[in-house]
Amino acid sequence: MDAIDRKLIDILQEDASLSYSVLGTRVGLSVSAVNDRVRKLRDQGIIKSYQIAVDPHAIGRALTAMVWLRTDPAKGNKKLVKSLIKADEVLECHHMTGRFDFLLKLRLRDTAHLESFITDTIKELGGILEVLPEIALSTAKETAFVPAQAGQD
Amino acid sequence: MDAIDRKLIDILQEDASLSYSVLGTRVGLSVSAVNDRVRKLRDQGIIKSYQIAVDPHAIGRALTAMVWLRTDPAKGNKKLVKSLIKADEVLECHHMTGRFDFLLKLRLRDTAHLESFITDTIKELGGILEVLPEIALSTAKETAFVPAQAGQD
DNA sequence: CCTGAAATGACACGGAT
DNA sequence: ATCCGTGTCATTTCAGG
Repeated sequence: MDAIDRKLIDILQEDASLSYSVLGTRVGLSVSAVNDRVRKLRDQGIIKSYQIAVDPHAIGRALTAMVWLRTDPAKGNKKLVKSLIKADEVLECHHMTGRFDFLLKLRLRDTAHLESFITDTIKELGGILEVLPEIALSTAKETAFVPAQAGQD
Repeated sequence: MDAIDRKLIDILQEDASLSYSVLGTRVGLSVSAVNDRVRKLRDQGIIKSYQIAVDPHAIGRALTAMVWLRTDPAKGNKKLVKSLIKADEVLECHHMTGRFDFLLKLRLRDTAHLESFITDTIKELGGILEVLPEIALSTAKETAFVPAQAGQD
């Protein structure tokens, strides 16, 4: 991975619909060279997938919530996590440091959906000692973009 | 937006590199019809952009951290937020309910990077009364996929 | 929404630096 | 080893119906 690869990654993170000819002019390479590099980045797993970014509001998931979980230290968490990440409401599930054990990022229709998810799904799992949900009033930034070039400063 | 649009959205969220002919066979439409629908979804802003998903580890940002901020209620938050979201370390910035005011999701090189970001960037902003950083030990799920079809149940 | 044609892009190969 | 040009095929895109 050299500077050109990193530049390609950054460009594609912003707009993956650009053609190889456009990418080529931006990084100063031919279409074939860009093709070679992008294919290698895919093969190496550095580029994991191609996706679209969807407006959550348009598909009826306007509510973002974070839910903290504290689990029973006497029990293992593997089954719990396995069940949690099956739910499409759960976008992220992180095992965290701090007073709680897990942080869930949820995308939901509304507060009623949040309530039912907590009572019907989370609390049904067992082994959970504490649930602390918090709602996003607004989101100033939400991206997955991580500059590949900034790793070099 | 009908059921076919929702199906297209879900397919493209998983793999946006599929051709219109493949999409067509999956939803039972011709290439042109798929083209028409996808273009409309783009024009309407429902499909916001095309992106690649990058392995954070490969570009030197292996550490995920969540940072809670409590701000001075006497001051406005607009400038603070505006400065925060400029930083490429900040993937997300949510205005939250609960004891804290903001939740930041950060992607960093290592704990040294986290420390410098807190001391040199966050605390320099002013108007911040409390900073509580927490680190992700592991991440069991991290996606942006929100099923468009599930909005219908 | 479909068919069909034209333009564009992707991709593999061979050769050169 | 990477890059470039060419050729071929797939894909996109836009008519017209």
